[in-house]
Amino acid sequence: MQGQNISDIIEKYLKQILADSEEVEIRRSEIADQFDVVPSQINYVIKTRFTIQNGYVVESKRGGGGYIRIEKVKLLDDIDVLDSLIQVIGDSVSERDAISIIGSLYEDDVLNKREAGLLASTIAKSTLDFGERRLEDQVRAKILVGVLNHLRYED
Amino acid sequence: MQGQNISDIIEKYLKQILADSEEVEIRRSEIADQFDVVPSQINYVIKTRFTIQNGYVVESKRGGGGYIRIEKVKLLDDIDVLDSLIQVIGDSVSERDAISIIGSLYEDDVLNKREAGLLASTIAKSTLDFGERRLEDQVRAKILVGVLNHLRYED
DNA sequence: AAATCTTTGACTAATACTGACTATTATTAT
DNA sequence: ATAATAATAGTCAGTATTAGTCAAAGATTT
Repeated sequence: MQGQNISDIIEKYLKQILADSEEVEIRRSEIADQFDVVPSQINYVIKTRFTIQNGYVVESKRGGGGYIRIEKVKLLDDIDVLDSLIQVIGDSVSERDAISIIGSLYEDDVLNKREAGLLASTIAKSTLDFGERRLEDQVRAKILVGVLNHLRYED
Repeated sequence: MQGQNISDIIEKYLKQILADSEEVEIRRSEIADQFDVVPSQINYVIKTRFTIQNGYVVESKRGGGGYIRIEKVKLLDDIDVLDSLIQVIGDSVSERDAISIIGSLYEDDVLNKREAGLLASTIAKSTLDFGERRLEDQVRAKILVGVLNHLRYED
């Protein structure tokens, strides 16, 4: 039974709340005060323990009335497929390959026809017309990876 | 759970009225008095929450009998609205504005929740993380315009 | 000893709020 | 008519209030 450092304790505290409710909303400085740590440690706890891989989505707002909200989401079953697709894409992908990836997601019923069409429009050559092929392919990779990461969970 | 700051509360108040009627017309000083804020904060609320990206058009008049009128519009139904939206996007758009636009399309029933979520993932800051803000905003603009054009000619 | 994880704080970024000053329109006085 | 005054809204820059980043220092594990 290790895990007595303050980050683990804060993690436990937040997860206890999340055991009862779908989400938890905090004011960063309040939690920091409560556990007597600097505010940025809250960011550390979130970054290391409330990742999307663990099934958490985090939103925040700065300024007056600011907050950090952690939401527990249901992870999908076929995460391995997404992971391997992300690996295949790497940091650069052609329009042709991207279209075929979207097509296979459609074949696998991960996306329906309209969703596939929408996503195709985001990665189309005509949409991403920087006059620079290398950049275009890199941008397309980022978009696809972003989508695949989103598909890890349901809303 | 959120909505702690007074701007959010004023926003909510105005949108509540707009839920029933096509438009709302206010006297700036009255609303400012009602919520105990300085008049210019009403401008702040409008400028940050009732933009064309959010699906609102605002008109006003100064002098005696002056007013501020907020009208809800549908982004895709009206060519002029769509044109001014694309003009506002230009070749660069922030994540916040892009999210607003996608949210407006959802409210207009152009997109369902899942589609909006997918598109949001394509333009998210976390997705388009070149370490260069200018490029990030430019890419986002291209993606959004690509999607808007796709939606315009979808059927 | 090296590698990894945790803690800290200085600096940055985003959002909200305020008030002095400006601009516009309507009304009243001359 | 024209000018002065009143009654509105707009702008902008400064301050306040939050959260985020990052690298260095410290602690723990391997």
